[in-house]
Amino acid sequence: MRDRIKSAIRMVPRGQVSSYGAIARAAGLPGAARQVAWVLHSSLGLPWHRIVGAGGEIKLRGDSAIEQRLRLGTEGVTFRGRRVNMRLHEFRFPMPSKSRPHRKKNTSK
DNA sequence: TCCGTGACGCGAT
DNA sequence: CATCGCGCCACGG
Repeated sequence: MRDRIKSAIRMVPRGQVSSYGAIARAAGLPGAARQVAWVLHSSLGLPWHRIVGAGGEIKLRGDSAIEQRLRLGTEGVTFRGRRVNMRLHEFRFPMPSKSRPHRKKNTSK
């Protein structure tokens, strides 16, 4: 299970972020946001700074929070006050099955 | 085995 | 926007 969470985390590209809950869902474990945090805390070699709370809020405390903010800034992530500008940096995991015809499809032009 | 804890999330107040 | 409460889930004591 940790592997599923880890790989989901590893999918988040540089310059983009995702949330604990989104990672959990992408890993097929909806509702396991706390476990995502736990994995992040107990595993090394993961792009941990790219994972923030819902709404782009940094959930770390003290120096760790500063470091995350710094690392993200290094990757070009912008903030809106205390949180990440999700509008611009939230990573969208590819849909498991079909893509969603938003409103107009006609891919076969 | 029960209980408290926590890098969570979300609706209600 | 700040808080609170409750649901969630794996760990450690």
